[in-house]
Amino acid sequence: MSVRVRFAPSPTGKLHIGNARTAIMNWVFARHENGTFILRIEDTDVERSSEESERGILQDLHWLGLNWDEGPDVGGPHGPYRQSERLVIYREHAERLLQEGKAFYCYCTPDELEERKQKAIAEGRSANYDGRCRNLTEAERQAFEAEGRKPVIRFHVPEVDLSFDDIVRGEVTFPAGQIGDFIILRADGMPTYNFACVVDDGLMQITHVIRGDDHLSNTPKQIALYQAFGWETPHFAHIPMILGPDRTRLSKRHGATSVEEFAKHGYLPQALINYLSLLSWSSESGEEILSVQRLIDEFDFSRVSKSPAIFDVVKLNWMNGVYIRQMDVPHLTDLCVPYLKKAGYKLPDRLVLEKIIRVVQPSLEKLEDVIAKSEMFFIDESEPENEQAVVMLNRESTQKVFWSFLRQLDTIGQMTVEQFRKIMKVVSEETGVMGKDLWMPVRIALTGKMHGPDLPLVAEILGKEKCRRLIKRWVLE
RNA sequence: GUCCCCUUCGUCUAGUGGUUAGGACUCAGGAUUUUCGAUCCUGCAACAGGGGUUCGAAUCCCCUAGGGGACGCCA
Repeated sequence: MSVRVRFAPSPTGKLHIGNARTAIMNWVFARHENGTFILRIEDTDVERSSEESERGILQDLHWLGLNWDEGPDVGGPHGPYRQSERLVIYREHAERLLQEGKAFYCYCTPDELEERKQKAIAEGRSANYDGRCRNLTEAERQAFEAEGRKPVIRFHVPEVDLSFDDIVRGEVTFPAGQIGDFIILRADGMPTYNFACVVDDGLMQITHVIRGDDHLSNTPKQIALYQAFGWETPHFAHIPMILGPDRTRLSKRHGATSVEEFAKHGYLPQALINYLSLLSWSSESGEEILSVQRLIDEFDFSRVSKSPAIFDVVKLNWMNGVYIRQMDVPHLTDLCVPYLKKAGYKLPDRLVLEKIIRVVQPSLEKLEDVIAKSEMFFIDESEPENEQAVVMLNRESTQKVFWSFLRQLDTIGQMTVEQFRKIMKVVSEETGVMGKDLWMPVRIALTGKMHGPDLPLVAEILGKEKCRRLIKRWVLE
């Protein structure tokens, strides 16, 4: 049977890095197996779901380069792919369990439930649902209805051990009686996660459920449901979660956590996919820079680890830099333009622009870094970045160097890398100043910075007249 | 509290009874260079603890500790 997997986000916010990793694993596995990758929107939480979130998630998925074979926007033979459009299906399936005596109406209010739960915990008993409404008589039901109570439908969980063979965890067993009768249909008729998930996965003929291991303890509930329906259970693969540096679930307070934010800062989708893939998975080759195609070719569940991984933005930065350095200049230029425009820089013609990008390319970790790294080419004059730079400019030898430099400038035509080197050589001979004492003042005058790209390259881009102006500025009359 | 899961350098990981416990990021040092970066080289740094099993355990078993997750009319 051909592999069918799904990514089922709930549209209650941005696409989170952890969810993105789950999506990537599903997608990579599907492509590796020549299977089908399905996108399903789990919007049963009316309060928190929004169309805007759904659009954002689809956009982020596209940005990552993931494509799906079936989904809300592309359709497919098992639709609809939005849970809010499948309510009759859930209703029908809940009715069926009701008729077969595998589910029951429960009239307990949230307050009553909470109170009994607290009491149970205080007395050292299980915090699970206590089965209060499991065997209501018709009269009792009528009484509750008369009170105006709206019932939920609960699934009667059989008292048996539930175990399954998780692809990454191995055999996992939950002892009988550990799972309370859980709600499958809320009072407002909306299905709950565990129910909708099973109905959909069953009907959509999902063969492998690949998801974060925070769902591990949901799995026995879902298996009980599969068994109640008489459906074959899919294979489960619970992948470890991604944690923040403090070893807790990655959240906003750990900094950027949404794909959108990473995109905004100028991370490359290939780099993000590559990095995320390496969290809890490794290539047999031991290599770390892996193209999407290699990820697909080499993916194997046996190489997925069981322990959670901490998200390390420093390593992501390094990897993103590797991808930036590998990129050809025209392409990188295209990607940098929006950032430069946003910074308000007046862009020169394409040829010069590509020269600038080529020069700063090795120093970029993220695309947004281009703003700071290329500033010197876009502003009229850069102020010395610190006191030490000012001191350098005011040295006695510096004046000699600058005078000599300006004289030599008149002897050349256009400023080029070669001409600049030649000038510096002559200046050195003329003044006797060399090394750092020679180069640093010139660098500071031209760029304001004590560090930066190879100076001849900078000078060529700046051009003869701008070099003259910038040097002249520091010459004492 | 109950149940489930996890535990190798600071971080990501390799490792499936016999290895000087390997690699990557970070960091430090060196080479190169006018500087930073990039690049190359070198180095620092780990089997959570305790019991077993075994000639031999990072690898198998048990216990403890720590961490995570579930116990929602969230997903």
